Amino acid sequence: MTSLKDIAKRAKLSINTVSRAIRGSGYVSAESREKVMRIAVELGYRPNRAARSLRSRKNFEVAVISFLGADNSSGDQLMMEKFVGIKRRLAASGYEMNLHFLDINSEFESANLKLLDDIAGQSPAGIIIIGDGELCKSIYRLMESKQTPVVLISYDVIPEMDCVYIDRLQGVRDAVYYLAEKGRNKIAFAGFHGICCNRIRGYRKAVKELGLQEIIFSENSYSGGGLGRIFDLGVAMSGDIAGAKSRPDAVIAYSDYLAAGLIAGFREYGVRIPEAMAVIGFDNRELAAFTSPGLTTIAQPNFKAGELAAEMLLDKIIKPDERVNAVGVPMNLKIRNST
Amino acid sequence: MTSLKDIAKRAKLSINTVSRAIRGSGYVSAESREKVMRIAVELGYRPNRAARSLRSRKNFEVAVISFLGADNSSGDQLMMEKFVGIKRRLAASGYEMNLHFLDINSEFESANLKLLDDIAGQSPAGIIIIGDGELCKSIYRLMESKQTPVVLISYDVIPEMDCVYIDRLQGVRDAVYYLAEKGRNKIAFAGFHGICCNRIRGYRKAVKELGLQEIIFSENSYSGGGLGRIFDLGVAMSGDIAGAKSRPDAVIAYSDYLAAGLIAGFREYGVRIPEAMAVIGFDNRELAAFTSPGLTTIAQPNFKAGELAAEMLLDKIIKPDERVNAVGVPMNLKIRNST
DNA sequence: CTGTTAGCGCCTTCAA
DNA sequence: TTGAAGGCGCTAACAG
Repeated sequence: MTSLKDIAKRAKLSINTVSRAIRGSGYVSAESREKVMRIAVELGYRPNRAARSLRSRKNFEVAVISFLGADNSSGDQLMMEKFVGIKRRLAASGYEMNLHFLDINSEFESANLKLLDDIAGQSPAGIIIIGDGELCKSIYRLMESKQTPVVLISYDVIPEMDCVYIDRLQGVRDAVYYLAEKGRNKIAFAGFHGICCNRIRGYRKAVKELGLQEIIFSENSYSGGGLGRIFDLGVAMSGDIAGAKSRPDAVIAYSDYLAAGLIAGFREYGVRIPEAMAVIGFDNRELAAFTSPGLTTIAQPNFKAGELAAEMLLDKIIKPDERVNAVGVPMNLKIRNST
Repeated sequence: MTSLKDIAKRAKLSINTVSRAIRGSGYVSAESREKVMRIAVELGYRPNRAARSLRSRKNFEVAVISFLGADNSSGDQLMMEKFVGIKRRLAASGYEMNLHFLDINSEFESANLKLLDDIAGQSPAGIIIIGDGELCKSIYRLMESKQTPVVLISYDVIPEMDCVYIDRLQGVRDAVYYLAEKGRNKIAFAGFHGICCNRIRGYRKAVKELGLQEIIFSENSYSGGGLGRIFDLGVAMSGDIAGAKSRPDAVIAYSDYLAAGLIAGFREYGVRIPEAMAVIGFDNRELAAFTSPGLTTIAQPNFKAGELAAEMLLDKIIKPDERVNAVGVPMNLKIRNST
């Protein structure tokens, strides 16, 4: 490992001058700088992160906190893309990404609390939390109280917190407009009470603006049971929709899983897709490419969201006393054959 | 941040004694040790990783190298579980996990080479590479030549390299036995030439052992086109299988995507599943839960593989001149309704 | 068993 | 514009 010392020796300069040249801070003559840089490249110099952190009392690590769902449902593909976005942006600024997985099943008090303590103990330069929900918010407050910059990746504006939010409201609204332009005029929304509020708000907003009828199919609650269960509920729901007095000609489902169930169900009932019924899903999960017909869906801009969150965090790290803000990332319609 | 110094002051001991007590190395009287530990907890002491690394010239970071496929196909769910396994095991030993994503599309020479250089420049304590393939092997050799311990997570034994391999041969073999026990006696394998060798070997081995007929349906090549393409090939292949002179009563597909295509195709041809045809997929991807009927599949033990790889790497870090070895992780049949 | 001494590589302060 | 000195928190040698 070549160090500043090695470069200094070769350049016949003091370690200090070399250090300044490399960091580009303070006065260094153009001549010295050029010489230092050349030798640094020759020797393949790499600043020693440990030494730099130790001395500057700063850490160049960003902790990312994510959650492992019941059947690993919560994360996977969507999360991975966020990681990649975060990683790429951080790497560009010389920061490391340190991933942490909280187990949403274990009681917050024990294992997770210990993990959070460990994370704080590393005193990272900043923290990105993937998710909203009470747990995320309380972690946010906890970390903020320790003077650590935090950013949330959420699904809606979170008051008083810095976040990058994936704009579900806008996503669903756009989908309604898209269907309307395609000539559909009885556009329904299918979901569950309580767990898809911003999506329903987007739907309501759009149908109101367009002067369309509001048709919502909604189970009173969804109480776990895994992904397959949501699919089954979709199959069941398709019966209600197909048999409705005034049958819709399009449905937007709150998730791809539900949409996949709807498609399977409609097939049983002989409702042709997309002719008699357009179906739109939500999230653009892998299975959306495998329904038949392929599922048009409102896709999450995960990579982008990750990048922006990292960007926002880096800003906060540099200027810690900036005011609170929220940045929305638009969702995009991924069009397949179900519409 | 409380440091050893703070503890030393309180305990009226030298910094060094405190250090030894905390690390549990060297001689410390039981009394001193107990006192130190108590105060450390009281003060919420956390060793400063930067200082430790700097002084001991060791890095407590493990780099994990993974690959982003064409349409992000390669990774996602399966990769995520490996990450979690690796992370958990490393964290238990006080190591950090540092994720890196290589873009399989960009030319190895440019972006990836730079990234590899960066990784090596961090001088991590060790490296885990997720994947086999020539690129992985050359990275392995590159890193090994820099004296950095490396472990591969692969799908087969790799000669001369340390790896944890997910035992596809055994997985397929088990699946054949399972089908045979269920009374099937014309068990086919569906895949592509060249890209599923160890799976075919497992199939061949099993049918030979059981004295069954070998029936392989195989496209000559698969030349990209994304996941949907594999699904379509499955649909097409189902025609060949359904129309075969001596029609099989079971098929093992080389991937869940292909199996999903087969199921969709068989439905069109009126081949009832599982009565007339049992179908088994490979990997237990998310979509396996959403075919109808649900797909029985040979599941990857990703979490386990991740844990073992981390374990093996930690061993190598501690004793760098151990001999080469390979550890297999068995695959398990996830049984659903397609068999 | 314990304390002293001497850095690891870098950055900050201050003097030249 | 440059250099010398000091120290971040910790560990490794060695001396008590």
